[in-house]
Amino acid sequence: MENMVRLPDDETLAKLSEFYKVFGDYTRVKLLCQLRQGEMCVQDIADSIGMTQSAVSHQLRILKGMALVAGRRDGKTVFYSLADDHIAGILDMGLEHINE
Amino acid sequence: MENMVRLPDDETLAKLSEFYKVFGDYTRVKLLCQLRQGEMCVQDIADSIGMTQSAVSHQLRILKGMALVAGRRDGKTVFYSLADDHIAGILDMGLEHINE
DNA sequence: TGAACATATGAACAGTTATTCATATGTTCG
DNA sequence: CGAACATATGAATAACTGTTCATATGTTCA
Repeated sequence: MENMVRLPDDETLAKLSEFYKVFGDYTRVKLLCQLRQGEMCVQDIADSIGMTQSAVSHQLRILKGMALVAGRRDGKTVFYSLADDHIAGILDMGLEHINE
Repeated sequence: MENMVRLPDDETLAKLSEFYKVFGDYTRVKLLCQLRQGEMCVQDIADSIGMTQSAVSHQLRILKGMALVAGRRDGKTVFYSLADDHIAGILDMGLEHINE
């Protein structure tokens, strides 16, 4: 009874790695940290992290697909924010680790 | 005062993304989950997750470099294990997320 | 409706990365 | 020492991924 955790099945492992892969990119993690400070529209995100609108939009699509961010349309502009508090928690665990 | 968290600097963001990148690969996350159940030598890991000794060794090098696993030599064989409990915690957060 | 604006998307290219194969290093034991 | 075994490593290749450029979609307002 010293360890009850079984090796997850292949599908779960695949999903898990896909999930972490999203955090494993400089641009996306910067984007997530930026959104952590509050919702922002695409162009403002692009300006604040120094990327083109297109690149940001492509990445937001990935983040949205993985349910890490949510979009809210208001007229012409779409405001993005972190999907839930969980995400901020995961960013924190990572930051903790790299600070020893 | 509604949000005290500042955007981490570029170097921190780079480290953070590199850290998560390690979890963002099917093979490595499988390897980490396997090691979670206890220390194992390279060949046994390779057999249990269906990879060549060489591929596993290459990946272990990456994991070791990021301080996610630690190696302990005992004669000819080297036993690897998770570097600390932190790692298991990060795996758990990911598993929680993908299970909604 | 049409012009102006914000965002999304498709294709292509460049850079990155995981695996394989061959081989080197390190360890034990006769 | 030398054979046998376990692990590590270098080079090459195939597959993947992020950005760019061009353009499409969607929205507002005159």
